[in-house]
Amino acid sequence: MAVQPQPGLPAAPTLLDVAAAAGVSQATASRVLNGSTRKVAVAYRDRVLAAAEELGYTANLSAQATARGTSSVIALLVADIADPYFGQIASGVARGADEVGLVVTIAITERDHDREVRLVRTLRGLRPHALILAASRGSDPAPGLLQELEAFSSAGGRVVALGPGAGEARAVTVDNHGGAVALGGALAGIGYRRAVVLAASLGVHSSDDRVAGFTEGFTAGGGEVLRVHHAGYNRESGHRAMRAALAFGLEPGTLVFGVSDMVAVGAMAALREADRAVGPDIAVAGFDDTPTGRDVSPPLTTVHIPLEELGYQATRAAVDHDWRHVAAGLELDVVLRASTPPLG
Amino acid sequence: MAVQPQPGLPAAPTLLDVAAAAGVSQATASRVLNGSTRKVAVAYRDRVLAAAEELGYTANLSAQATARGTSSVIALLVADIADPYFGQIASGVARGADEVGLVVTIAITERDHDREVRLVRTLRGLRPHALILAASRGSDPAPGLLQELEAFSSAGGRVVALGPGAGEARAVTVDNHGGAVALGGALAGIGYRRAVVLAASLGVHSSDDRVAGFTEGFTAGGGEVLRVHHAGYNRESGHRAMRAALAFGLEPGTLVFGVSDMVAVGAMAALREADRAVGPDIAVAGFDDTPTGRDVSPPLTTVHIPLEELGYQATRAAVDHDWRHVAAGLELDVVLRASTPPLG
DNA sequence: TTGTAGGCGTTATCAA
DNA sequence: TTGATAACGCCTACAA
Repeated sequence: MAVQPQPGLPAAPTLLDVAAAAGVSQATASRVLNGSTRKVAVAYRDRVLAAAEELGYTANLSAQATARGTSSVIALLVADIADPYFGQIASGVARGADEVGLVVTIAITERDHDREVRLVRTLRGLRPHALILAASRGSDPAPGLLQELEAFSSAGGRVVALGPGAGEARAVTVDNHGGAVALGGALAGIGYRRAVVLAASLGVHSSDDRVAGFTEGFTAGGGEVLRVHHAGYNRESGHRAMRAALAFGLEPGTLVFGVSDMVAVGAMAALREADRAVGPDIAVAGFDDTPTGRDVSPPLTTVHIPLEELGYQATRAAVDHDWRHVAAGLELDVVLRASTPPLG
Repeated sequence: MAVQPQPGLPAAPTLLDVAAAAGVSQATASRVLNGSTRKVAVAYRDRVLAAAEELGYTANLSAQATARGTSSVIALLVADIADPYFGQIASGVARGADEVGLVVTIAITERDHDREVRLVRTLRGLRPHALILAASRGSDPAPGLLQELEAFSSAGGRVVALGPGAGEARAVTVDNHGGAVALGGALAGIGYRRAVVLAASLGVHSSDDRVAGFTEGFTAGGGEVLRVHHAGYNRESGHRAMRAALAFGLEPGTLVFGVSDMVAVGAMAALREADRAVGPDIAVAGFDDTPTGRDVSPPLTTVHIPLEELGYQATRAAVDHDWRHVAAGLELDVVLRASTPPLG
């Protein structure tokens, strides 16, 4: 379905309109309103400003973009904007963009690879300053996607990937492995000895890193990982994986580590349905530190990720000319809460 | 801080490039790649398509927009994209936009009125098809904002407001009053007789409607609203308002109605801190049906709003030529959960 | 059916 | 400092 253009409506005032109203040339008007270094007589300047104000003039960014050959948009690709995880990232991206006078155009991949390729194609049409990919949680990109990104970056566009970036991309990463090591160590430190892990699919880098890190930290502290169940990254996956884990039988005092807070929350729901008390009976820990984790009860032990900051750093990576990956401000912290009470 | 244009990089292939590569005129290339009704010989058509594919050509949307006088973007203004309430709306907007081949540009007001005006000004520059305002929850708009909107709509742009819209705006609304009446009635029906209301600021329409509706339904069912505390719409406000309410003393069996789930969740936290059991002692109900409400414990009684659908309807309102407000699909449902157990 | 040419709103070069 | 004027990439009568 196509969109109908508005027929017969008065158009927005153009630069020529304000120039005429101010009695100056278009070039002069351009200089005072948009041009960089001001070199216009004060008298003219004021007249132009007044005329613009009067007419409610706003520069046509599309025209500016074609004339300048460079646009003022940053394109952001996320899997699901309703998910607070991506919401916080988007929030940081928007803040960073606003700081440099850029506008954020967003697209939702719904975790569909074909769709993602199609969207990148569309967004390329905007000739954005940069393309920020927060679409996956670090699984390997589709092949078609790489072509699009290559085309984009070889035409002067910048690609920023959240997570391990491929090829030309600047990558803003988070130390999933390290955070998980710390979490595993902390939980072993308060007495846990047996753990079950609920992970996303194999091959999703961030999940793999978290599983490996947790295992490392937990076993180093004297614990043992009994099993790893693979399902997905969301609440429903956690619920499903937890049911599978319960089918094996779970001794009291066992720890369940979900690779994301949503997975952990889903696991908690499944535990309640099975009449297992979260905390005293079965302990649960997550990863991400989503707001929800704070409000479930018992409150969820997790690893804090500064997601908003992550998004902000992504736009820095997008606009800074000389950029180097910063780890500062992106440190992860273990947050121990009541879902993992210290064990005797 | 300004953004540096990329120096000396190869530019993206232009329509002229593919025309040359295909050995046809620019016009022909335009017709097969972008023009509406196809009237191009198959042989030429294929050659153009092949050339475009070969070069990785994507139409420059900015240039298209200036040439056509109409852009392919929809602008969305939200208060806070990290808030799942707005996240879900944005999700629906994105879905609707995608259906009609439009792209969504988003801006965050942070609930700051001056900022909001500034952002509308910037977004106007994109000459978007429509401007969707989901920034407030229906408080009265700033005066400067109305001017901007007026300028935009009189230049042929469409304004869509979520909540009561002012002036030219098409409004997509939700029956806050009716939903709250139903909630109040249902809770009175299961035995509650005394209630305290935690509201946003006076003058915020949606909050006022919910308070009025709840009071109506609750008293009609034989209940009584003891007090209304005004604070805000988020978790922290709910926490604060709840503390204030507790200071008055609260008898067991009292119901607390927060005008949003977040307010209710904040209230639950404050109650726990005061060692009051949520449910058996003090009952809590919210409004919105945020995912979080399902995962707190006890699960939160609330009124379900189809937020994603709301966003979708907003883009329908934005693009449909002949549009009438639809209430279908936007019905609110009372969801009774364990935070309000039936009373004796 | 195809190509030529003028125009969309801005910017930027170059005389004046 | 100001103002013509040629781009920018694309669309679209109009003519061939």
